Amino acid sequence: MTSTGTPGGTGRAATLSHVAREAGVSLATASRAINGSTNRSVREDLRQRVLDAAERLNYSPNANAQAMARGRTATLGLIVHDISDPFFSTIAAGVTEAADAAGLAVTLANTQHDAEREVGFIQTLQNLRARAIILIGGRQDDDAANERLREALASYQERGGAAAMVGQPILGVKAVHVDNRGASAALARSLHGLGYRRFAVLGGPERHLTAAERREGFCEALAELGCPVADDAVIASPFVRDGGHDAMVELMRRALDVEVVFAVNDVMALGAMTAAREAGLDLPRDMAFAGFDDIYALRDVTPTLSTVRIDMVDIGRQVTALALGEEDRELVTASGEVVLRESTPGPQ
Amino acid sequence: MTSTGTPGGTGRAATLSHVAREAGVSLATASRAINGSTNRSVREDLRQRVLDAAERLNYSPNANAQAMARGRTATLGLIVHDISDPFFSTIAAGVTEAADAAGLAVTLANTQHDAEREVGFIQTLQNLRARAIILIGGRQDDDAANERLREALASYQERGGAAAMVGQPILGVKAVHVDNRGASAALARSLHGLGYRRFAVLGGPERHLTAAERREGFCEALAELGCPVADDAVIASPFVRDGGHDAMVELMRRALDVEVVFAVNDVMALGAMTAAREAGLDLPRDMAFAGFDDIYALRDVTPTLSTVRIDMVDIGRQVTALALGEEDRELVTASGEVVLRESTPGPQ
DNA sequence: TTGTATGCGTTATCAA
DNA sequence: TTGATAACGCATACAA
Repeated sequence: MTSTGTPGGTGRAATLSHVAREAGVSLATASRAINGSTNRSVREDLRQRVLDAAERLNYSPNANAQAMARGRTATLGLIVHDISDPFFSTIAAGVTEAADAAGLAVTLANTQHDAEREVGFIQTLQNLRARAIILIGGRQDDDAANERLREALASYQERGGAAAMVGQPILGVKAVHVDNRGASAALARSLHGLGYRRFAVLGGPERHLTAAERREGFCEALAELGCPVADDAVIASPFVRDGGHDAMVELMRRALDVEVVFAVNDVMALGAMTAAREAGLDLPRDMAFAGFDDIYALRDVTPTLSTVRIDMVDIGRQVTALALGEEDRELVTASGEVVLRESTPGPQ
Repeated sequence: MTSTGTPGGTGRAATLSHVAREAGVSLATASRAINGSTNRSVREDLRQRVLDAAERLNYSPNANAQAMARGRTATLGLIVHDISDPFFSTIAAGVTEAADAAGLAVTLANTQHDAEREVGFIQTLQNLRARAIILIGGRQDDDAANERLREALASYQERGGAAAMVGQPILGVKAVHVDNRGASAALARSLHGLGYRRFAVLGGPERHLTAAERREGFCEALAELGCPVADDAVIASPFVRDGGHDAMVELMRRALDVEVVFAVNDVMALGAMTAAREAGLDLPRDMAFAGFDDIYALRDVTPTLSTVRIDMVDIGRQVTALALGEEDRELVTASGEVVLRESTPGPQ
């Protein structure tokens, strides 16, 4: 049997028209047979003929054409600060899992911590007519930048796009917000309960909202316990591993009397521990450490790091559910669980 | 001034036709003005009128429509086994960086180590008419699975798609292949040079080609040095952190006389070190360890881990260059550099 | 340089 | 249940 509608063998893909011709049915019927989405309104034998023809011609539906005709895509946009950071890549795993279950392809945008690129990527995803956009990562206290983001997201949503984020709910979109303040306070109380009294905080960037929430939650709880953290025991630095390392170097330079260091995220804590070791400290004997997030890597460091555990994969799933409207809340608060490990054995 | 062609305010996006009407030019002129790609064949004042109109109407070009009309997309497909694994997420960072530079959006597919899903994602990316597909991750020695993959990729390439991969060049696409064998051999010689004589290998899955290359390169080099690794000192296990952990448990159960353990990747080595510690060993005194990849996390473990350093970000860039045809080689070999750290201080 | 008209591959509306 | 046919939004060959 010779294929009537086969396109030339040199790279031209078979279209639905070719399939229809090959199967001896109309374009409409072929479309219905292959899609069958709403109502199965095509006779079984015809459907089979179409499916066979499609198989023979190695037909691949053109998603762009479908997007045009249907008026919507099956694309989900995911914007992260740094995909190589375990915090983001773990959440991304949750997002891809949920997106997959929903039949959506994930378009990944890596901003490299550049807020302006976030806006640019929203534009790109708007152009792609992504069905939803998910934004991961704490916001900065920067009104101008936030306003631009807000506008971009508003414009996107006005055109029918859905959006959700992980972070502070200040951009006019649904959000999964980690209870940074409460969990950090709980961590502070736990450490205080262990007997620690002299604290330092590697507090991240001044204007980084997540860093601020963790810093403040921690310090306020200690203040309430009558054990305030001295101002010069709070060191600002970037929210990344090297930031933690460098902040620890600065802390040691100040030669304060400190028992335990809280870094506002795990990668910073790990960098800080390394800095402490480089300075000759013996951990956890000479200095206790705690972090936040509970990234996988913590399982294999020594001493194992006390931290606040958040379920990043699940946060990824949840923010996807929000974005896809499978969950109608506007704000989901993710709680953190204090996990005490070897790095905080209690004061010697 | 009232906008002539403005669509209703309720979510309907402005199209190029609206922009053209608003600017008082034809659709074609508007298209040329906004695109200006090939030849700048539109009068400056008109161009400005169009751009202003687009701005006013908050015009967002429909990438799907452009894809239809142009016959190509600006999408790059990226398929990884597990985006939350630092090896993959770091390479992904390189890919997104390069894709960004090339003006391409990255569609991320996370297979969760399921080979069948790789084939499925290739189909999806084919449907999306992705301009190129990048496949990251070592292959299995599984002819049936590889054949299905090969077919899927061949079909994709016949239709004009480009493809490249990181891993063994056995799928008929361009590849960046790490010199696992050579680098592992070099590592073996370095360790031997330190004086180690009693080796064990946490060798990953039997049929995992990358694992096999590293395992064999390591063992063969030692054999050549007259210091063969005993068969029962090579433990098979999954290529992930827990695999390394469990393999180490098994190794210790066998109670062999071992000085140094080579795990075929870093996350396995980290899991193995934790297992050794759980068993009460003091590292590196009681046991030396070495891994492969040099993931970022190694900087902050104790003892710091000896390994083979590969530049994963650059590998991501390179495989993207291959996929986009910016590099016309079929095969790029990425070399690894032996890095000796505290975990291999030499026999006591 | 500008405009007209056609086609890209689907879906969906409307008749039959 | 099936088949014509009109969108969908844009790029471009061709004509002016």
